[in-house]
Amino acid sequence: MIKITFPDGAVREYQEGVTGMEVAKSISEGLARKVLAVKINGEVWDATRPLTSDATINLLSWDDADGKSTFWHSSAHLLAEAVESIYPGVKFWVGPPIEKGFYYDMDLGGTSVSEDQLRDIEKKMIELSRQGNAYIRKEVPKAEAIQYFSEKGDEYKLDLLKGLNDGQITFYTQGNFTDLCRGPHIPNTGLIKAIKLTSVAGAYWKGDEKNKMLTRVYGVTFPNQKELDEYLQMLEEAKKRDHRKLGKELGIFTTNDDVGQGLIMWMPNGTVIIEELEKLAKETESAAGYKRVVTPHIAKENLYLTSGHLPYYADSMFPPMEMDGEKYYLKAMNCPHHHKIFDAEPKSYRDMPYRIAEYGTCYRYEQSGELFGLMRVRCLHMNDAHIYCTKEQFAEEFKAVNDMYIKYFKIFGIGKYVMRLSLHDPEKLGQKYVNEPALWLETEAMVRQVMIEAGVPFVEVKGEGAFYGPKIDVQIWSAIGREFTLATNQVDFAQPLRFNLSFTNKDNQAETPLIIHRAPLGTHERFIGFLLEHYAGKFPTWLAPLQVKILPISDKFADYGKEVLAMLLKAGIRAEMDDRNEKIGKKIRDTELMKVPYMFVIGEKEMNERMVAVRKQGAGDQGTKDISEIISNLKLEIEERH
RNA sequence: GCCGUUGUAGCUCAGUGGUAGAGCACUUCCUUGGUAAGGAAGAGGUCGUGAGUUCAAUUCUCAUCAACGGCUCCA
Repeated sequence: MIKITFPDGAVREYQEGVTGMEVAKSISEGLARKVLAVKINGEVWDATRPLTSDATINLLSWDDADGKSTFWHSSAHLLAEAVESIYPGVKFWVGPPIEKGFYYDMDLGGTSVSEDQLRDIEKKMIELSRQGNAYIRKEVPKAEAIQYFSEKGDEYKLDLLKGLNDGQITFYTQGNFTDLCRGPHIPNTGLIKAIKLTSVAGAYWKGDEKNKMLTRVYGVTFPNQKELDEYLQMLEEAKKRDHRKLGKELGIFTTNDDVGQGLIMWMPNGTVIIEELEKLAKETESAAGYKRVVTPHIAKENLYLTSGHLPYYADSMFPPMEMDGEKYYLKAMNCPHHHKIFDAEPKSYRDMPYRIAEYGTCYRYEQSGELFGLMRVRCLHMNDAHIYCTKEQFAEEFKAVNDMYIKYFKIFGIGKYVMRLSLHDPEKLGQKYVNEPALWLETEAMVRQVMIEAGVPFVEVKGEGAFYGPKIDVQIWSAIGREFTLATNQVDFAQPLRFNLSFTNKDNQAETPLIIHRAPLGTHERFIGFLLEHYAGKFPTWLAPLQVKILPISDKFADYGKEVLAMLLKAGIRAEMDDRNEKIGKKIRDTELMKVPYMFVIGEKEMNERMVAVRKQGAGDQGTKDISEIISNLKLEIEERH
């Protein structure tokens, strides 16, 4: 007999060789039906695998993350089985579960898969799932495994086997499909009731662009149709919130083939948002002791040789323009220009910290396939600033920058973010990172220390640093689950040396400053892309391109409407009047769709009483209000950036 | 950059080897209407671009550009 300990601490005795599934059945049949896998001593196992010694057990169902990923991993095998039956001779690489679903990479030997064929594969998967075949685990000696896949001519699985030791190799078989797999799997294919193959894409073998490209099929499965329907519904909702769709609908930005890929043109509505953001940034930075500067969009080659951009990042810059025998580059970053401003006048310790800020326009040659709406573009406007400080001032300055981030996040209601301490990779010194091993370790330790002292939670990631120093990247998630780096706060020990920057210290000695690069609001492009999804296009009043729309019931009230409009404009409120020959319901509908925060409906009653009937976007009729009263309320709301 | 998909009116989309259609938006007229679509008429497209096949191409083929989904990349 063996002792099985349950999560609540209860201990029961079972025959040796009992399976997790049998344990579940001993509690209740209903429970057993839900079991997808079990966690034995903290490790996920097949529910059908015999237990041979005392253990703790956790029964994993669809409600557990490990249950879901086991379910999706098994679904990947079902996909492979279906694909193999339709495309004999297909070779498989790996098929892991992912955050929402799974994929399987395969070599179809030159044939491609269309959307229609995905539907065929889906049908086959459903057919196979109805057979309810068990996933059978088998431990296989390495020699036998090699023989099996050699006979199949499957170089991919043979490659996988190379990395595995004898004694740890297992095969899983369901129906006619056998795969090299560590497992675990759900008990049988019949549990996979609802199947959706979401997309087909190319993926480099082992993620290396020098390798062959395999076909990757993505899918997601559920234990019942209802959850699949809900998932598809959610995808539809996400589509509506996509910043590219909203950006077009709300007249925020546009692009044009004749202008070029990744080059965003901000339309009047988008420009209002930009101006509001810059106003916020200027106020905030001014209060924090920053000065504003303006620098050109281009510079000569030598500047970027000095900065190190050309040796390290030439591929990401637009190629040079030749003029009078000189090469000029579009700037990919503002820092070199800022360094020249720092260096334009001699600095003493009394000038430190020296903080200069600019909404700088940068151009980066992102590869064509990387471009993505507003999130990855080739011309960007960065909320940039550089702080030149002494080593003693560093901690305080760095922390002040982090505080500024948090202040901004509060204003925008950004609750979910992760600070990531990005470090260098010692193996890539001199290639991706400036070759100053000691300085790297020193500054990394400084940043770590500041973060710990500030009590800000963070994760550390190797190989994500900037080429000139470690940094804090802030990852945020848009409302539709898109994750990206918004803000960045970087330490730079390399460029002060390269630019030979210095200040005179108290001992009348030249001393090299440290530089903090920071961009709490990232770029206009990325940030507004984020905000569009974050607010679903319903901007708070202070950011809304149009704040109030005046809706006269009929043209009889247009003159009064003009009076109200003039009052709003005079108060600095962005307002328009809809004097089209339409019914009020139609005007309201159109204004709601444009997500204008306030509507002032005016008719006979309002005109006679010098009032407006206030309607709030998404919230309906708010009743009639005195004009001066509503204007002062609005001004307050805008000023406080609610 | 690589793999795949897509490209028809401002938007969303239908359609065809014999030079195109709907709804919404737009313009005009009727209607003067009280909180999410009043009615009618009209205008609008060399079917992404270039070449090829064909008597004839928006439709078939190739190339190219762009968008989209991924991969790789992301100071």
